[in-house]
Amino acid sequence: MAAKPGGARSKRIQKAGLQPRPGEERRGDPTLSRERIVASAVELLDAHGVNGLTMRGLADAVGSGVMSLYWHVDNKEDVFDLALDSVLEYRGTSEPGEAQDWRGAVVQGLEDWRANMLRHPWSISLLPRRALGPNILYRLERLSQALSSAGVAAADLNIALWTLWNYVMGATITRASFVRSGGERTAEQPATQPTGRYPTIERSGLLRENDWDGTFSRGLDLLLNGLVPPRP
Amino acid sequence: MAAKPGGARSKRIQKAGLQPRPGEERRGDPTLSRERIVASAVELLDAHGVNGLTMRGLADAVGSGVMSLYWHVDNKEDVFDLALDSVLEYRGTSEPGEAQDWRGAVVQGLEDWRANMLRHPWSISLLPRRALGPNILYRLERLSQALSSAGVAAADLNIALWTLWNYVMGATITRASFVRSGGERTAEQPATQPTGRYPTIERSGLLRENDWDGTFSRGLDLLLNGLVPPRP
DNA sequence: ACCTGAACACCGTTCAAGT
DNA sequence: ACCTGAACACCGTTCAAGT
Repeated sequence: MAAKPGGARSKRIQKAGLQPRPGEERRGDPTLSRERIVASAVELLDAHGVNGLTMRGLADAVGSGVMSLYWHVDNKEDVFDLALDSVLEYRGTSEPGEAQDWRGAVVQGLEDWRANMLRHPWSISLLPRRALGPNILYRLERLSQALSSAGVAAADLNIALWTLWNYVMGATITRASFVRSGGERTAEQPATQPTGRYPTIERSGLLRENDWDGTFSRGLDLLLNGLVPPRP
Repeated sequence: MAAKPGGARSKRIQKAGLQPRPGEERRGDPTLSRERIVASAVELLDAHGVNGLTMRGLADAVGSGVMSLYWHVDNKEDVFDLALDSVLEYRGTSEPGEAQDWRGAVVQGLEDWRANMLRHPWSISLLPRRALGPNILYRLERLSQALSSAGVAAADLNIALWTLWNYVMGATITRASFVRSGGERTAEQPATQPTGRYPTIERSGLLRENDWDGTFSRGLDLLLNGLVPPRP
């Protein structure tokens, strides 16, 4: 809302010449900028999780006073939004739109998306509370083009898109929750050992799942079969 | 870990006789208990969201000192865990396991699950960070039995289960994010009006979606077709 | 067994002021 | 245009103590 730089890139970034005194600033560009704040926020989130990010800690990491941050950023929520979207940037090379092998394109796009989030587990717990940023929208756009080229009718496109999207979201969240509750100080995963209260899922070993990547891609296969019935 | 009541029900709950002085305690049972704390936490979360729950506010709501809470719960994380699981309790009547109409059983179970979460939107943003509680496991157990009765082979059961589960998780999260970012003070949903940067999804009206219930059940239909191919 | 107030070590953000 | 320190109104939790 206020008159702040926002998308406008700072013009006076210069990489060399100013040696930051050690312990004062970490490294890199000494000029405070939105980009630098976001990059530091991602580092802190990677290292300490959602609850480990504080404005004071962030200020320390970029080597400024706390309140300097507020010139570049609206508030802490804003930092979360920016960090989330920055992590979801699509870094692939191929152009979307080529018609051959739509299925490969869809699978590749969704697996990259999932891998990106798993690399930054905090992003998963942030996503449900934040709006869709530009990088997410771009990924949806690519997915949409691949499905179109697969012959999905315009009337069915949104259903197919949301269904795939939902699947990836859910799979990523589930995966991350399991990893987390195993590793960190969270409450133990209950009923990993038999208790008799959930006979069917105990028999099937649902909670002893360990091939998450395989489960993801096999489920995705079945899902795609439902969306675009194979005609052999 | 410490020697605290936990699952043990307090024996001296009595409903009548003690009129709480108005403004001192809200209403209901004046004895502090784990159940009462959780119930108040759910009310506060419903009213003020995840960030609106504080231990001091919770103590006020149950009419006790802050530190009294810590006899019954370990810490704030514990309160979150308990509130989440309490909201996901399955309150349906029918027994699982009857063989006829597995598809109806699956759909009904998943829609109830989704509706429960949407009734308490904070539960969705909590879920990715918490372990699976007993009520979630019970829902998985029911789903698992329905799929077995549908003829899903034991070897494919986990894939089918996780796929459906992921779909519901993702659909619920997506739905809640959209509702949220429309209503509250969150950043506006970007690109709801055409910008030209995402031509395909703008043409399809992906972000102008408003029939979420319909999208959910139609997508679920397609998904079930993929999991259990119809044999007419 | 259950509850308490005081105190500690933090938070995010407003404000008035500096350059 | 950009940065700052001091101050405000909060947090969750430890501790030693009460009944």
